[in-house]
Amino acid sequence: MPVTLRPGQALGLWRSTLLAQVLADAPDLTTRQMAILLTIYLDPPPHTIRGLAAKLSVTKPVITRALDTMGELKLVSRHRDEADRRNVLVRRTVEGSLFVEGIGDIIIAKARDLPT
Amino acid sequence: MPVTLRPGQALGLWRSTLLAQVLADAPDLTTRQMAILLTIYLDPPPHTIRGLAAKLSVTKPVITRALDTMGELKLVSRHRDEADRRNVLVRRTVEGSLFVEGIGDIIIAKARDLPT
DNA sequence: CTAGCTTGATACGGATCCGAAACGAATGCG
DNA sequence: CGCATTCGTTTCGGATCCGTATCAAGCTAG
Repeated sequence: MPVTLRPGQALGLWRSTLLAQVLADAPDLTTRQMAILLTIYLDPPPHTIRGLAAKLSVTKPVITRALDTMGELKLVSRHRDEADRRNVLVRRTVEGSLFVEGIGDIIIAKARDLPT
Repeated sequence: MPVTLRPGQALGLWRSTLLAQVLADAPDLTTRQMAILLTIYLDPPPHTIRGLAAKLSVTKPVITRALDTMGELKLVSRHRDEADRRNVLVRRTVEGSLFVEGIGDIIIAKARDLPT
């Protein structure tokens, strides 16, 4: 069952959710950082720096720096791949899960309140 | 008719739309800039710097600079209020309308393709 | 063992953004 | 007519982000 949206609804939903992020005291993530975070939490593991960079068509330093930032916020964690110690595996955290769930709740709430 | 989304659908939709923005050659607007732009295009005019700042709970320089950036991109335009020449009125442009419509189209398309 | 490749991290220069504060221009009240 | 107030802009110092280029560590084939 596809979800059908009309233009006004779609944009209103988008703005409401953006607005909730701007108003929140929560850390203000970049568009790219948010895309990276959601990829980590929605796509099946494992996640490597190179894989994420390819998936988002950005350079590796972008991923490294985004993980630095989000790691300090405890939204993700890094671990060496013991099988191939060149790789770094990105893992989810409890805090990150709650953060992502919170975003989902916002979208759902805004969608429910959409004007016809 | 409320739009009902389940958590996975909501986050998937959000990520797909973010991803489309990251991948697009289109100008990469900040979260705040995007919120400002959508407010201008979704809320009824007139829009003043002070009004936008209050609506988004940010400082006035943030609005001024965002309008500088988006003005260069021709997404919005500024005009003196002849009634009270202290005010600056922000107006929509043809290019901005097309840009915003494009975002709406992306959201609608992604919503239609949502997995069940 | 070594030469070559892969992976993620770092250095660098440039650009952008932020909030606080100070600023001119315009208004309106006494 | 002054003078305080309002409005948008600019300035300032500090922080962050970007892409390119470079780096060290680890793997692998010969």
